[in-house]
Amino acid sequence: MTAVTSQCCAPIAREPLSEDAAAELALLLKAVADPVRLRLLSMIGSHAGGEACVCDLTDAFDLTAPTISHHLKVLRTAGLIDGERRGTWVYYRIIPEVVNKLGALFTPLAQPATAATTASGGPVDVELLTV
Amino acid sequence: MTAVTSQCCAPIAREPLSEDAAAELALLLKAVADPVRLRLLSMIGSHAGGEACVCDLTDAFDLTAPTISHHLKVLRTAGLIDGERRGTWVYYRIIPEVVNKLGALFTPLAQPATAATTASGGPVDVELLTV
DNA sequence: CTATAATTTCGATAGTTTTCGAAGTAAGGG
DNA sequence: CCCTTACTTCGAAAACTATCGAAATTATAG
Repeated sequence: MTAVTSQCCAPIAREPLSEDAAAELALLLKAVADPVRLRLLSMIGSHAGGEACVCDLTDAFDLTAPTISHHLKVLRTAGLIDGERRGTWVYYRIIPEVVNKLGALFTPLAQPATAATTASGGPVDVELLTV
Repeated sequence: MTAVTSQCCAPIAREPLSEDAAAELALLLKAVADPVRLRLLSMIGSHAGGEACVCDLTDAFDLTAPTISHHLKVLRTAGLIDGERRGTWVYYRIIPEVVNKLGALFTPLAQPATAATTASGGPVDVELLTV
């Protein structure tokens, strides 16, 4: 095979994803594939200080507190956010490494140098994307 | 406020996503948030020539042809892939612009120069991510 | 034109997800 | 110590999704 290690493709389009890797990534993607959770993630990430109180989040939606709490739990279980109680309020913050992992999947590799390194590593693997 | 336009954040963590933008992006993410569709997308993208015949895809799964066809339709409806019939077979190819759009959402902005440009553009909008 | 092969559509069923209201837990104030 | 506020867990109803088998559609070959 000719070593045409072009930089055209996102990781997902470089090698067929293994069944296990696909299952693991699908869990992460399912967590963000919801309008409410996307907005929650965005509101938390863009909030001053990098963290937001649940009370702020709940007010921004026409949904009940239990529903917001459920969505936050989904994001938390997926490893995308982390919550901490300080006194009366619970504050959530984004875990950027995991968010980056998502982006890396679909973003074209920019440097052929990096491409050459990863090209020798075999099939696209989830650990490869772990920061 | 000091103009600390740092390059720390992915677009999703820069400004709260609007309700409309979140709904539109969730549709796209829902399409890829499935192990079978992730693998289909990956197989199509990494196939020689940039396109794959449905017959190749069907053989790689323990699923029936109608089920594969259903998943391909979901990806097609989301705008992630495009299919073309040539003779007996239908060939699918990735639409890279839309895949990039997904990646851009979660990938940290690298250049502060670009960050300064987008920072003046107002709230994070879907068109901003359209290539 | 008929036969064959590939793909899509249709209808049904099982499983999952979203959402709510009610009840439970935790922290702080009178 | 009880009461209020903030958040989470529980249990259930409604809506959606994945999957299958059977039937319909489309293109090529003879």
